[in-house]
Amino acid sequence: MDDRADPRLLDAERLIEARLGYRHLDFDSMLSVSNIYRAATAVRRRAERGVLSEFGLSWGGFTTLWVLWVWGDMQTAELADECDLSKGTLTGVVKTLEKRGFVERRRVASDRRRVTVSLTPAGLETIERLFPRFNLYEGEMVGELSTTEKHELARLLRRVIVAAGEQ
Amino acid sequence: MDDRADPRLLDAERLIEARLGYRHLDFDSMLSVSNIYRAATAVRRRAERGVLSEFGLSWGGFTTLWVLWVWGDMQTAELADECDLSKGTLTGVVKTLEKRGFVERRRVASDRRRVTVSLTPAGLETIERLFPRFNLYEGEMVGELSTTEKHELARLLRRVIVAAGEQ
DNA sequence: TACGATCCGTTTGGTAGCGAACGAAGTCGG
DNA sequence: CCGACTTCGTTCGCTACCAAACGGATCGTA
Repeated sequence: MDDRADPRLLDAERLIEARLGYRHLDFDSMLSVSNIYRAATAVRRRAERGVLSEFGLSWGGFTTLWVLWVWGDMQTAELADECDLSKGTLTGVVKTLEKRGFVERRRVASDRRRVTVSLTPAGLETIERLFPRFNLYEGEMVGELSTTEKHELARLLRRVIVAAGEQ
Repeated sequence: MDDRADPRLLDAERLIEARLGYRHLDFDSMLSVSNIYRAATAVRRRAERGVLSEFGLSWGGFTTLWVLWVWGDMQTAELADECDLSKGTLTGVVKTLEKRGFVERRRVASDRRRVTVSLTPAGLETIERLFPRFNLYEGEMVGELSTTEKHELARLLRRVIVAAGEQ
């Protein structure tokens, strides 16, 4: 395994193996999972401290804006699903976005239980300006990888998502 | 690219590309990053709803217990670093663990600003019993992947962690 | 057309997470 | 010693996040 890029990370992992090695554990799976989580945290933190803070947005708020931008107006349940949030959490995130003037909610006339969320002009302008910059960050964070490796990474992760998703 | 396992995921990604494709965006990086985040959420959620809830532990609480188990007693700052949490957050997590009787904190005599956190017997017993089961979950979640693929996944993620970590 | 079951989004109560401000404890130059 | 600076962990204010409970709206069925 070639790992010139990050000797310290690997060293720590080797030490853990040495400490637990007498047990019957699945170290390969352990290291895959823990690195998924660490990578996600690093990526999120970097984005929030960088671009997102300039726009006064959390990761969740950004995701919501982004989904509305790509897919258009949406009802709460579908939006929560697409943003990968519980509907309770989404209520809060949308509330914050509303306060910032980025989205608005409207009761659906034909079914008054439902609520449609949509971007305001300010929200649209924001995500149009923000996303290209966010995308640059993304590029930096996986910039070490070749195109093939990016595809491979995404492919492997998709399989994890599916496997972890089914109970 | 071979993706029989998850046609729906890929379809959504293709649709996004179709909608934003006229822009100059780095889709490969975008899909890598968003899949990292989705995978981490899926993994965490699954673990919390499964094993961890049985033991009354959050992901952060589990991580803290695990680090103390592997590395032994630790002072707060180092523990926060190892758990990848801010020191403020760690104070809260440790407080919860203390309430559950899993850890205890002790002021350091030689430097009374510092605090050492250590596992109680109950905490030790818990993590010894919990971790093998947690590890089974990890195995299931990446069980679709071959050993080589797990190594490849971990390797690619390590490079992302490093790249995202440097500001 | 009435009523039980179901389906919505919101609220509630809890933990987690961050950055910044804080106070106590230690350090160091003079 | 002693004051200024630094280094700890904690606290504070805020957002995020979840599951479960809730209450209004709708639907199915007779």
